[in-house]
Amino acid sequence: MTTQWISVTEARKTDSIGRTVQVRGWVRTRRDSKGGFSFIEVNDGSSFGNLQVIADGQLTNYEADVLTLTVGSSVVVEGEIKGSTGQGQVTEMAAKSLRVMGLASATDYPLQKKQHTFEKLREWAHLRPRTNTFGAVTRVRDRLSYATHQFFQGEGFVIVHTPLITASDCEGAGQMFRVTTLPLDKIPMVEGKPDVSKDFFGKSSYLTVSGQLEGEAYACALGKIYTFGPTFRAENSNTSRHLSEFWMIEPEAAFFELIDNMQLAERYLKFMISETLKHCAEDMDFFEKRIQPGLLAALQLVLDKPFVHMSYTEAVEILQKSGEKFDYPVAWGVDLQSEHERYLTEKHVQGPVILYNYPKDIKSFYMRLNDDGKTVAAMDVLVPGVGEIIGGSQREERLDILISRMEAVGLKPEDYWWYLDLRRFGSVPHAGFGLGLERMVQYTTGMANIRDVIPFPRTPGNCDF
RNA sequence: UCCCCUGUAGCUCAGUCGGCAGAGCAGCGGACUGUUAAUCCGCGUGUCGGAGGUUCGAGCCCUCCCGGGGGAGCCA
Repeated sequence: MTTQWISVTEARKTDSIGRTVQVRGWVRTRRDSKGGFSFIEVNDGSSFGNLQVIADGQLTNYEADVLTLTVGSSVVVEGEIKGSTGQGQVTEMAAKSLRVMGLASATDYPLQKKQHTFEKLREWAHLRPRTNTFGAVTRVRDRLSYATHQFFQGEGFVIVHTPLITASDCEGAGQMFRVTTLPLDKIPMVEGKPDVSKDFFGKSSYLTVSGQLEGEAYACALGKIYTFGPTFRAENSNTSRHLSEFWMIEPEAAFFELIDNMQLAERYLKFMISETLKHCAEDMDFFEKRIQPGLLAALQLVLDKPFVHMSYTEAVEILQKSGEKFDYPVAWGVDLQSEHERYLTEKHVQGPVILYNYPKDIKSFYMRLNDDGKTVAAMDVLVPGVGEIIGGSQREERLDILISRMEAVGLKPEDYWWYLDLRRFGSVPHAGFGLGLERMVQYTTGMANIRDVIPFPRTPGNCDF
């Protein structure tokens, strides 16, 4: 009879005491005891903590394998789970056998039994998931993703897979990556320009910067929908908050007005945080202790308090009366700078704040014009440390106003014929927003750089791995 | 794209006024009756990011290039 293979997580539970089981994973550290036996910490990624394996000197391969076992090596161990007499773990395994699957050369394996800088670990992006920090980040990211589906499914939203390739070159959210099969060394030309009619789709095509417009089409049929997928921005952004390829969640709901949108965003953020605190307690304790002290209390506060709602106009007044010295002056009609947003969320509110009703000239054409004729029904959710985590709006559902807004910003309505059709046939008020998953992971874990919350970050000049 | 900082051993860093390249950790060898980043003793480590220049002499000063980081803008 073969021994049952269980996870390290399970082996660490007191329920497992007395069971003889098998565990498979990677060696995090080995400590040789004076008594002629060794402690081996095995991690299999199922949890933050390791299983301490006691490898007795009586093992037939003790000298040959155990004493030469190196950090990073993969092992299969069998033995009985016992209560641990030492500090620091509840259970441990008394190994009856230990099999080495693959050694990691002690001199060549980059990861050492010490802290590495995150910058150095980015050079080893294929190995960094084996570290405490990246294991924890990955599990939290997983939980946030799962919680996203739980939340929207629970609220009756339907997932919609919007296209990643689009022919619309003006979705309005920045530079796009061109998608082409034209040969770069001999591009067919017509009248001095590339002949895009010879390209794969017979026209120019790009990677999407947002699934919103297509999402609106489905919301105006299914009612409540959400998308969850990768998004691409070819901006030359070099910051700790921007990626060229990132994951975005975009709910869109028919018959939702701005206030419904804001309440949805608040319920969603709170649900994700509470699920993560509940299911990733060990990982979150690590972030609290080693990455950002005070993190858990701050997140708990988010759950306990209703979000502060503040109109753009109110925000400008608060900033002007703050007495704070800003590098950029605050004036109504000008977009808020990072320093302004930081002041509002980190000092004035000390938690998430929803700003809404922005001047129409600094926002996108599709946002619904308010009755004052000066502002649009936009909303941004700002959080301490990260800044804008959600951007959304109620959409303009009135055909004539939408067309005049498009013309005002120089867009050709005929290019958006299908988007305008949604207003021609059975138009309804509707609203939605986009949440950057990586920014949510940053906010939840306290990780300072967005490149450290996605497995293989793509940024300008960096497409390794 | 702009501003600032930075690049020295496998890793983290020090290197004074321009004068023989040096610590900790990791690694390797040894010691040690249950360890928790184990501890103690011993040993070795180099294209000083690259190319020019100044100088009797450059890790250090100058120019250009490359990489990394932080901030700003754009936004999720």
